Amino acid sequence: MPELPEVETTLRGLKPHIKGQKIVDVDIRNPRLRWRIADDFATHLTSSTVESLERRAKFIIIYLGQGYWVIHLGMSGSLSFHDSSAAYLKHDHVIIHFQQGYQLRYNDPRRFGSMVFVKDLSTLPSWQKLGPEPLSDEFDPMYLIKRCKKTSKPIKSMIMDQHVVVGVGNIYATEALFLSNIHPARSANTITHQECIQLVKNIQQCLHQAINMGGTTLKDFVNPDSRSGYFQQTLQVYGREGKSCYVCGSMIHSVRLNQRSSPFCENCQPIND
DNA sequence: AAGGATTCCTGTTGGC
DNA sequence: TGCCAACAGGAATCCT
Repeated sequence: MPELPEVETTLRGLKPHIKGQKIVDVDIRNPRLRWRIADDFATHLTSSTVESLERRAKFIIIYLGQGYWVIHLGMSGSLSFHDSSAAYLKHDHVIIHFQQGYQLRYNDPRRFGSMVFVKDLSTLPSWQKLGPEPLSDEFDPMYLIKRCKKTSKPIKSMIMDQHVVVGVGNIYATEALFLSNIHPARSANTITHQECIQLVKNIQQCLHQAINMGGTTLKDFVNPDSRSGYFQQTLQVYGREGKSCYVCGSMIHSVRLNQRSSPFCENCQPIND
């Protein structure tokens, strides 16, 4: 499921192919994504040229001169290039035709993703409230501990909260907490300064490493050139409930926090400390 | 105000 | 073997 590294990987795969390219047509085969694609979406994109691309949080932002094409991959969204003669796959919902003849297709089985055109990014809901980028200098131990002191919410909920820090989803939150020897359910206000230093370092390390490995492919994540990621090979605890810890051999358990599975090693990540 | 539950969706998996 | 329930999860929105 796309988190920051998968979105970054998608962006990097997209950029060399579509930067400077002109969109000549847009087919919306199914507008019912997380939010219904607006009726004038295709009109705004058609005849536009891609001027630049960037990532903010888990959004891909494509600047078209007169506004922004914003894509969120949700849980199962992916973008890929195809020849116009290639048969459509199930769940190919949006087709962008470029002047040079190829198509960019948005495929999303669960339809948790979204796609909008906005003239001004600040009109996106919650855009203004997004927390700092995890790989920026703004996200440092002092910042995190300040946010943690104010709440007894589980630390895992904190680092997955986009208002606290963006881009960290279930996989990377789980892995970073394991590497930091912090139980996912620990109250944020019990996290020490030393632990915060470790946690920030490990979040950044996980994200950097995953980007370098092309993301995590659990089921079907592929970059726009159809290449899988391989960070899943380095996962320490995510998806390993009932198996033994690579570090100490103890059983990996799991708790549910905010309706998501939160695996941890009871020996490496004790709740009381 | 803060925080927990609900909601959207389909493919996969486990139990009987 | 087939059927159905449970599960996976990002994040807005609706409660309390």
